Amino acid sequence: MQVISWNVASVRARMPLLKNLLSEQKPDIVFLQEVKATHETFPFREFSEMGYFSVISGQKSFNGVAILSRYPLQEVLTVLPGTQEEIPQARFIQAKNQGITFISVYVPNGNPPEKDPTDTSRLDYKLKWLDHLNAHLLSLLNQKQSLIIGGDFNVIEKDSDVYNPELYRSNALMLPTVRDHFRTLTNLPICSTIRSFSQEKPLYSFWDFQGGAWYKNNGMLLDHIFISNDLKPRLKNAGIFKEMRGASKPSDHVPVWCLLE
DNA sequence: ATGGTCGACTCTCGA
Repeated sequence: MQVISWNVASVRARMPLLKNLLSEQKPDIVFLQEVKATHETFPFREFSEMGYFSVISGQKSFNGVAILSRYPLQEVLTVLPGTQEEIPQARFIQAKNQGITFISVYVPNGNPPEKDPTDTSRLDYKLKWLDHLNAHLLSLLNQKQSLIIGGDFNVIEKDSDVYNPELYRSNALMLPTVRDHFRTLTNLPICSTIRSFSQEKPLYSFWDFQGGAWYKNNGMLLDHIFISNDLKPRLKNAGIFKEMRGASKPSDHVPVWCLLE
């Protein structure tokens, strides 16, 4: 079973590359983030014609996550438990197939708006959102659920995950409080698939559209696929499709993938 | 060409 996770930065803009990816890799499960589409505008039919069921948590213009699957999905959950009362931001979707719970997440970025660098409301929301995610994952794991979660976690976990850590010390991708929240997640009984297998050095999954970041290799590792420890014996390989950052009309993120037998 | 993003959507915002 191959699982891919990709922040596509608009599913409609990325359809040519997505179609290539699906036909070349034939993944079983695909987690998408930043689809920037609603049920009205999401390309359900194109994916269906390629053999995929789609479930989405959609939002106009921003955010939006989805799961594509070769097999029917059950027990779909489109809101992260605990965040129902927030201004709705489509950042979480969960569904089950064959005894495995699949989750696609787009963690809030957390940086303040350019207009008001003192505004911490987005950072507060990010920390609260991560608290809810950690609680939800802990609950699933306590119930002995097999789990595969992928997405854009918007956290630079280690200094070696960014081309120049000193530039990002006060950035919401790297603040100590944010790293603490992410450490709570990585300390769960789960395993990082790409860290276990990828030979890339440095291992990045994101290069900004701005400032020639790709050309200069000014990258970051923001995207991950984690599996619950009970699935570790089945994990055979994992990596990133780095070359897709150099394709025409790329996303600023590349797909990350793992292979389970 | 001496700079340099992109996408969605109303034009400015978010990343």
